[in-house]
Amino acid sequence: MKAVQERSQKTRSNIIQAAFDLFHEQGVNATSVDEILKESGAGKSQFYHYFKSKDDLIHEVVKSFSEKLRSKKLPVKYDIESWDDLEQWFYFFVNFQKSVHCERGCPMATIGYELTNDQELIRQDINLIFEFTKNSLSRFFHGLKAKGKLKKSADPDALADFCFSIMQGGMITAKIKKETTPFENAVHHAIIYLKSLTR
Amino acid sequence: MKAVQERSQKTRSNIIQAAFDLFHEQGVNATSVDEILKESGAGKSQFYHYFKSKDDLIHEVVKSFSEKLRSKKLPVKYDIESWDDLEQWFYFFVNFQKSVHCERGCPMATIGYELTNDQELIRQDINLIFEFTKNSLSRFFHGLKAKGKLKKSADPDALADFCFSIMQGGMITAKIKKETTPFENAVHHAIIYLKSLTR
Amino acid sequence: MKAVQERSQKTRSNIIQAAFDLFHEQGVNATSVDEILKESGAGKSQFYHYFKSKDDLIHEVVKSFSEKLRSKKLPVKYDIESWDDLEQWFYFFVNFQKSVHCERGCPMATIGYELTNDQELIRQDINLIFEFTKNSLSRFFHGLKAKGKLKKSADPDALADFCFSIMQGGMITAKIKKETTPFENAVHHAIIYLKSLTR
Amino acid sequence: MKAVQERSQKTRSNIIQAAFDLFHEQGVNATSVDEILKESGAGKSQFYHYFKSKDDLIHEVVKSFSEKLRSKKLPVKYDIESWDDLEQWFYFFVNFQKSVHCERGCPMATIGYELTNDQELIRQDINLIFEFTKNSLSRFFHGLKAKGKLKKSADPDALADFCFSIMQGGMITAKIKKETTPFENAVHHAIIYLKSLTR
DNA sequence: AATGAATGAGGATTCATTCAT
DNA sequence: CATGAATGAATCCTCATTCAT
Repeated sequence: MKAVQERSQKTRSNIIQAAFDLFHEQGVNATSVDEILKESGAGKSQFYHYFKSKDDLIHEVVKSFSEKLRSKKLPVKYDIESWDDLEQWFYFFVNFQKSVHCERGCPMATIGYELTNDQELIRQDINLIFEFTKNSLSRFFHGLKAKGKLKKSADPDALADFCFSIMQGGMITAKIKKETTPFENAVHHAIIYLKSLTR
Repeated sequence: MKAVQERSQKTRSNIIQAAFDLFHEQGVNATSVDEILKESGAGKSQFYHYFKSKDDLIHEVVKSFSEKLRSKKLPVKYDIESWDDLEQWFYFFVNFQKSVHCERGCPMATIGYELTNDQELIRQDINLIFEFTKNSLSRFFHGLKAKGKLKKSADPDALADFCFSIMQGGMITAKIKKETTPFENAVHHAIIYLKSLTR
Repeated sequence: MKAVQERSQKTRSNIIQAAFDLFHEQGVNATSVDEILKESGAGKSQFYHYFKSKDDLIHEVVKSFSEKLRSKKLPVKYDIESWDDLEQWFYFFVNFQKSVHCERGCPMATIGYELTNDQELIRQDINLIFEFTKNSLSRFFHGLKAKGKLKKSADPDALADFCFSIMQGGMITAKIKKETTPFENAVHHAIIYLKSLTR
Repeated sequence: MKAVQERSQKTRSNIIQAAFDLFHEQGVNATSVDEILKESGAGKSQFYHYFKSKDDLIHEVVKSFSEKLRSKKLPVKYDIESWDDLEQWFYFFVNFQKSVHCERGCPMATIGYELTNDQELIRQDINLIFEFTKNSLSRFFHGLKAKGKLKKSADPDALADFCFSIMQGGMITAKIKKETTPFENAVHHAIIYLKSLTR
């Protein structure tokens, strides 16, 4: 009983994992259900046993990513508590691009850029992930401000938006240019600026 | 004779225009050749008269966009000569998102995010456009530097990368969040920072 | 033990009931085993415990209908003993169509019209039901004749066939026309005729 | 040009013809698009070149049947002008059943019985055919009445409904019973009745 | 240059049925 | 007796592309 459930859950999560990777690699629409199934080793119709549709799978892929993020199972910095942590946060993305030879982008942006109007649910899923990520940045700036270490005029949330944009912009730029220098340049100046807001 | 050529060129450019719009709206893979043909009013095999393949069309779409950009037929700021121009450059993108209710992204990033490894040529096309855009920013900062209005430590090219990242990151963020506030926040701080580099 | 059997018999009859309703509503081929199972609340392989195949289920559905008919559990007139009873028999079908807004037909004809050559067994099941129904009509006319109330030339069985055809034809006509007037017209004249045969 | 059109029209009508036959034989849902294509000799995607969907094909099959009926290309009696004609009309259906060993039914009822609520268009198509058929009967009775050969109390339209029901009911009965006797019995009495209305 | 019919591989999805537990 | 995961063929449909005229 338990063994069955474990095995079956494995099939399901294998499909999600394979889908995530393929989506990240080549985009959602370029990835066929068959390809996902082949990659995950699952049989043809297992797919529709576990997922209502390909769109439902996308939804579950994003949800699973969200859960991993929230349960801190991803190698990103979540609890940004120092300037070093913030730099590490930025460089996690830079280094990711280096590690994949700039052949990918942000997995959520990859999915997000292919969204059409009838995929509102998935857009909201991704939105929550963006929000979660932004919040971990916000918290840092709010913390600084609470400690009086930030200029009064600086809005912590706006600074988080600023960081997030730099990161997202850096990711797509690296993917297109096949090099991380522009990304690093942007991050470099972002950090200089942010530090200039301290007092 | 000439009239025929003109008409045919019109067919060709109609296809390119329709393809550009549809790619921008719903992505490349979600757009079928048939859909483009229906939208452009062209007949089925007109397509393969003018284009070798769908990939060739994508290539031509990007090239045509590039040419429009270079011949200044797009409503973006090309010759950034003042801080006002730079702000206008940023706000062009913010306002674009507002005008489309945040339902799109950067057309080139939209295409770029769907690229697979066998579409190297198209990647380079987009790269050139990114480069061209970055250069119009670089020129401004180089100009400032030449006039001694920029801190010595500031690298004009890196500043251009910084601006470009903010823009690209803002575009995808707006698309996902369906609002431009985060984008505007990022731009706001970017400008504050850049101005702080003057002397 | 007994409770278990009762429960399981309930599962079985739930499946049959759900199948009957869905077949009646949307036809046999348009109804999937999964849909029946969902509707009846039974688990996936309960089905193959109780039925050899979908065809076997159809067979059992028809058999169960037959049993209900024979054990007089359906609201039709079985024992037609008077002209009033005969009219009631006809109007039962007219009123059924009214009650379902003419969205169905005779459940057996619905199944029967979808039969292919390899479903001979089911055809015979339905045949028996048609026969049974016809017989309850025949008996009435035979009775009349025995009592000398019917013209000598009138063949009771042929009159039953006549009634049955009117009913079946009225059912499909109502379903297609979404109104019962033609059915009622046919019934009206049928009754006039039949009564004209008395003496 | 013309040859192409002719060939292509042939492909299209081949598909419609094959579909009609298969639908008639085994029902709509039991007939796959692939089967139709195989039977008609058309290639896989020709189907979707000519028809929007399987439902669209059904629609066209019924429409084509309607056109054949209206242009009198079917061996049914259209212009019923005498009692002999009416008998011929009835016996056309009886004989059809004999010719196919009672293995089919009315092609339109076959399609009609499988209809679901989202196929309203097709239901209306069939309705028009039923109406057309009924009208050719109505005209006969109206004609009789005009000539004063029909009892005043007899409503020509209702008599047409009566005939139509007998025919439809006879068709399904023959299909289920695999013999035409009950159908013939019903027709026999119908004709006796109708003739009794003359004066 | 233009038309649109034809091709056939591949897309997502559903089906009846079986199997392991 | 019950559960639901697994199977794989088949379903409807779309795609990019080519061909005949």
